[in-house]
Amino acid sequence: MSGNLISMEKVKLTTKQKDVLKFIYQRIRTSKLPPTIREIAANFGFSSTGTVRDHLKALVNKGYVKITSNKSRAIELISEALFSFPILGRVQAGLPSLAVEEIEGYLDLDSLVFSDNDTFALRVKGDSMINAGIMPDDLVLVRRQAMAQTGETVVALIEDEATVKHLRKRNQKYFLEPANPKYEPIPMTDGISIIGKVISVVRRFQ
Amino acid sequence: MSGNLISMEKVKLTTKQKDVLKFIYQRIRTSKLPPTIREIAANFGFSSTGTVRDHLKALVNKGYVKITSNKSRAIELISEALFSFPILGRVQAGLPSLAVEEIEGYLDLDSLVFSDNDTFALRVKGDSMINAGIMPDDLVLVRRQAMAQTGETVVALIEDEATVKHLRKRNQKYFLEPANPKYEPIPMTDGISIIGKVISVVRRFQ
DNA sequence: TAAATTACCACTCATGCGTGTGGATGTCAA
DNA sequence: TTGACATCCACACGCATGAGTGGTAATTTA
Repeated sequence: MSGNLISMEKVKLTTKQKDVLKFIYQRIRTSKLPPTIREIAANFGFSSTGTVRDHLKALVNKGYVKITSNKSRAIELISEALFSFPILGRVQAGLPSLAVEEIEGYLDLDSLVFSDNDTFALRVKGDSMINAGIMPDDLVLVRRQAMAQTGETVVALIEDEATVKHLRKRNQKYFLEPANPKYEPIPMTDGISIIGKVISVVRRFQ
Repeated sequence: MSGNLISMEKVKLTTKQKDVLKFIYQRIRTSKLPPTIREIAANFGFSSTGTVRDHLKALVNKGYVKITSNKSRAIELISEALFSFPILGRVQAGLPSLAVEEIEGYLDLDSLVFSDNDTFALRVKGDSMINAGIMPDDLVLVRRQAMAQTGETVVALIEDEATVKHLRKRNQKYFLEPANPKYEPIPMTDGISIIGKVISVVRRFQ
């Protein structure tokens, strides 16, 4: 994206320009589709597309929107992404709105979705990984793969039962290590296979 | 939006259809503008717009996208279909593919994403909630609200610092209770305010 | 006061773009 | 083997749409 909103001096908008910007903003928020020039005209009762273009030109010049030539609906707002959550590093008292300086990044849930098409969720049973913050009934997102590296959290098949464990190596031997002193590490034998690697843990309340 | 974590079975997509859906998805994510039929054709090297229409028709029939007639770029993703993973209750040996019988439901991330626009993620600092499975550097999704119920996991502001704690009531008094014996419960005083409720914990690896 | 900006209008043009028709080939379940 | 899909093609129609030209009038700015 082009702009730091922070360093850019804010150019004042007229009331009418603000109205147009607000309309575009709302259209993107609600229908997720920017309006065409004629749709803007219809909304404000303009009988000429030229009128809209004048307003858009002003919004572009003042740095509020970006427009790609010869593409329909190609009005882009200069603002943060729609489908992600701002990650707040610090939260200040009062906290009226999400001040830009506080945002340290964005949580992208959707990059998980298409990471690849062999991903599934597994509901965790038992407390064997409790010290790794993986609680009973948590959902772990698992990328299906037969190999894993030591230190990674994996899903292994032990007697037709799927379990989440850490993969460790000790004295040239591989172990499935629980994160709970109550349980013992399980040596990797022929009957045990790794079916995937845990890429995310998701817990939801209610 | 749905709200159920557990939903009905989805209709399977072919590899090609998945590719097309993925492209549409990525275009919306990156350029914030759904592609036109011809843009899709160009991306896949199709020389006919009819080919794209066939794929889109399949995606519509299978409930993955919604299309508005006679409007440019009017391809809408049906989020429930997108942001979900099958939840496997049992994993069988051999595990060739995701057999339907094994799937106990779907993990629905969409209700998080589209829940409302007053939700943010907060990176957890410290180990005060470690026994609740909330580890340092985890991301908690927070719905901004000033009230909470006892027993809920909340984000509170203590001296301009955001902390995640359990809200408890003991002897008619409210406490912010850590999930770690190393730390003491903090009595709710005037200087402390609740800014939100934790609705989800997300941890990602690598 | 002159020049620029704002806020509209009418009209035209070329291309963007969704849609329709018709056809080809192959796969797979009934 | 018939029919439903899936996956491509060519070609054409017609409205959608962005952009251009050339105005008028009020307001603001230099």
